[in-house]
Amino acid sequence: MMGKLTAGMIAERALEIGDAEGLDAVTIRRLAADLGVTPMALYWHYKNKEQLLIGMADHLIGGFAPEPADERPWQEQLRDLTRGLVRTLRAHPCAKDVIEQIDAVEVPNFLAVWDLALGLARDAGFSVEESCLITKYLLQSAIAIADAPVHHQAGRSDEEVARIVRVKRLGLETLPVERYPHLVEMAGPLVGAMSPEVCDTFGVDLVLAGIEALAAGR
Amino acid sequence: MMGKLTAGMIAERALEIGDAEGLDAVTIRRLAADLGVTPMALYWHYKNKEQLLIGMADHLIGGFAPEPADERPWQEQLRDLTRGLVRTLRAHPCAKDVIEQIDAVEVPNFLAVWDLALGLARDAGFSVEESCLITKYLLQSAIAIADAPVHHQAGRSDEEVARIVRVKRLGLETLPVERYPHLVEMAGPLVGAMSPEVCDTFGVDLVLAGIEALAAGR
DNA sequence: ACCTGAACACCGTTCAAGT
DNA sequence: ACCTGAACACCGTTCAAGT
Repeated sequence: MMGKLTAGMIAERALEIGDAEGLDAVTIRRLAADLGVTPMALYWHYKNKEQLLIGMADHLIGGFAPEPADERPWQEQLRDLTRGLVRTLRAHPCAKDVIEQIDAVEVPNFLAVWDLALGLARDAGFSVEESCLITKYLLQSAIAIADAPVHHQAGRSDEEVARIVRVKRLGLETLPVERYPHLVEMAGPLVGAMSPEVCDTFGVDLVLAGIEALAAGR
Repeated sequence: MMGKLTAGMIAERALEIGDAEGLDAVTIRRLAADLGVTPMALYWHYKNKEQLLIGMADHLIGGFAPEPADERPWQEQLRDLTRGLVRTLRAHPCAKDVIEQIDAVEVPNFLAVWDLALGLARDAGFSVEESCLITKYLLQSAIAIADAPVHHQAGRSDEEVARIVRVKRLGLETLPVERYPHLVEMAGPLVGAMSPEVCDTFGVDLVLAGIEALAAGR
């Protein structure tokens, strides 16, 4: 009805649904209904659902276009890259789930980030194999840092989310305190939202500090 | 036919299928058929599929029973814990996928590991919020380090796996070398298996070094 | 307590056909 | 080139019923 359907439109709408209601809600049929089209129409633009998920990831990472490598020290560049990744992931509640379901190699926009990170790791003096491990570690760590503790898996209202968090906290608080002293004590912070400052500074520092420490030993 | 069905047996068989053929192959119906039982029989032992996945994770982590906190320095204890996690995860090809699909809070055996890690982080001098982030980071990092580059998602023979790896490597090698110089150069190591020594030493060092460096600043 | 049988509402996907 | 319609093989799950 309103202009032609494009792969980009589909990926965008899929991300909206995923962010708002959880990735499980992103169904070929549901997505097609939202777009006012037949489920089969999507198969013209994406070969199958896996390709759609790759399209979503590509669109997601596309919003984070890191600067190409320059002459600054690698530490600084790697820090910018990590910070950018964390920020991008945190902007999309379903980012974690999307990335987990696909192979990064298939995501064009991710390849640029990956290549940049690999180059910086090499600059730091790490071997080829070590650099491979570091870049995987970097992505996983960014996910750990960006991941909100509340699963948005079922697009609930704020009240529903608050209820789920309360139930979870209670579940931890009522654990046997002699066996799980720390879980009981930290139940609140564990299930609650992480403060953005801690994420962006402490979290990024944590990742970078490890890499820098090992680089110093090379 | 051969003794009663138990929740443990079900989780065990599910893990076997998951490790051999990928988690997608773990289906209520398929699992029931393997156990010589009706699909509905499983619903007596697990309320739904989510609970079954939690059971799988619990059984998986159960194989890794870390020593309770003792008087050794926290660095040493945290290192042992990380190494144990990595080893356990690497022993089960589907571990990553199982853990990603569930909430760690629901997995009893994981709570013990988590509590231990939280206590060690507190010992290191980190704040409550920082300790929460560190423990999440620890799990994600262990996953990154343990994760085999070859997805076992479709229980293929070794020859099939080798073919997939070759195709993937070729995909990277044929990328425009001026845009992705490092991906093209490191295509082999990127898609190939990581050597166990690098995983167990360099990988664990990487995670620990970051934590230790930040602890020194506390 | 433990399991079966039939049925329901949903998937992703193929294939032929329309324009 | 782009989309529809009908059909297929598969899910997880409920519910009543059996022993």
